[in-house]
Amino acid sequence: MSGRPQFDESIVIAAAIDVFKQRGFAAASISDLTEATGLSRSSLYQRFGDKDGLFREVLAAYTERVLQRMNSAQSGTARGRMEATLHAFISDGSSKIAGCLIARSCSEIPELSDGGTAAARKGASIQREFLANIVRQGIATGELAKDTDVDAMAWHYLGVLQAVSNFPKAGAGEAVIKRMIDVAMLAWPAPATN
Amino acid sequence: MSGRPQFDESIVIAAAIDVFKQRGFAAASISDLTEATGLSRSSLYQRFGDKDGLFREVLAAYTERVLQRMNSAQSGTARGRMEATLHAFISDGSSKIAGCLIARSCSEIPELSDGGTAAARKGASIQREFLANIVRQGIATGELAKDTDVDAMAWHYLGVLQAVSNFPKAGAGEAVIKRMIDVAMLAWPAPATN
DNA sequence: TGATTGTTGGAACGATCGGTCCATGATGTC
DNA sequence: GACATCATGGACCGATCGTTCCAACAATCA
Repeated sequence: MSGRPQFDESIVIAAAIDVFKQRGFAAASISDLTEATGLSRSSLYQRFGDKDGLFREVLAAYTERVLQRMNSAQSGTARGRMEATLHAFISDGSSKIAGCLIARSCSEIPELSDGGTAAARKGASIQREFLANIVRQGIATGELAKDTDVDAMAWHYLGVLQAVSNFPKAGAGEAVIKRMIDVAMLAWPAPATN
Repeated sequence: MSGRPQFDESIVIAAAIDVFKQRGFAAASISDLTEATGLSRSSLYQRFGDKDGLFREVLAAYTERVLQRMNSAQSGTARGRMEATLHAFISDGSSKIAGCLIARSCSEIPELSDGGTAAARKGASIQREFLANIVRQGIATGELAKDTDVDAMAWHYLGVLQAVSNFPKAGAGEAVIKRMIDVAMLAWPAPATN
C-alpha cells in the first residue's frame, strides 16, 4: 500500500509456476494465482496485464530456469552430459510438483493464445536445441558418428526428458525412471570400442 | 424425442473423445460436449451422470480403441512390432486432432477426480503392458537378452509413443518424427549379428 | 506540511461454468 | 384410442470465471 511495489517479482513468478504446473493454464484461476503469489488482483493485472500475460512471463522464466538446471551438468563426455541432463529432471520426490511446465503447456497448445503457444513452442525449442548441442558435441569429440541425425536424436531425448518429468504422475517410481534413462541411453552408441 | 434414445452412443463417444483431446478435461465445457455430440444437456446427464462420468467412459473407450490400433500391427519380429506400434501413433496429418488422450489426461491428473485419475492411470498402464508384452516376445524369441529390463523398456517406449503423439503440437513434422522413431529403436539391440 | 504519485484491497461487472428441473411430445403397449 | 414411458429441448440455478474500477493509503518531493 505505498508508492513502490510491495512484492518480490521472482517469488511471485516462482509461486505462479507452481500453480500453472499443477493446474495447467486453463484451469488455473486468478484466485489460485493471487492466493499463491500473495498479490492482489489489482497488482497482478497492473503488472502482467492479464492472465495470458502472466502465463507468458511465467513460461519464459520457467524456460530460463530449466535451462540453468540443464546447464548445471556441463562437464564430462557428451554422453555423460546427456545422461546427467536427463537425471536432472527426476522429480525430487519431495513436495515439488511433478511435471515439466513446458511439456504440459505444449499439450495444452490448442487452448492457448498465440502468445502462449509461441512461448510454449519456444521453451520446447530451447530445450531441444540444448539437447542437440550435446549431440553435436558428441559428434565433435568422436563419440558419435559424423552422420548422426542430430535433430531426430534431440527430439528423442526431449521425449525422454518429458517422460522423466511426467511419469511420476502416471505412477512410475524413481527407481524405474532411472532404469528407463538407462534404456534411453542405449540409443546413444556405447563409448567403449570405437 | 421419444421413448427410446435418439443417439448412436459410439458416435457420441467419438465426438466427445475429440473434444477432450483438444481441450482437456478441465477446459472442455458441457456446451462444447453437447455441441460436438449433438446430445442435449438432459440426455448427456441422463446417460452419463455428470461431466466426470462422461470423461471416464470416454477415456475407457479411447483406451480400448487405442489398444485395437496397437493390435493391428501384430505380425513379424518383436522389433518390427514395436516399430510398427510406434508408427501407428503418427498423426494422420489430416483433420485429426493430434495428441494421445491418455497422455494428456495423465499430465492433467492433479485436476482429475479419483475416478478420472484411475482411468488415466489404467489407460497408461494398459499401453505400457502392451509394450511390455512386445518386449517379452522379443526375449522369448531370442531377439533380446534374457536379462532385458522389461519394465524400463516398456516405460521408455511409452515415453516415445507419447512423444510421437504430442510432438506435432510442438512443431515436429512427420518426417522428423519417423526419424525419431529410428533413434528410439536404437535402444532395441539390432537383430542382425546374434 | 501539502500535493503528487502510484500501489493496493476489495467491491462489482457480465459471461460462462457444471448441474437441475420440468413441460413437451413421440413411441410402444393394451 | 387412451395410457404410461421416457428421451428431449430449453429455461433456470448458484457459483465461479476473467476483468474492471475506485476509494484508501503510504511514500516521495516540494
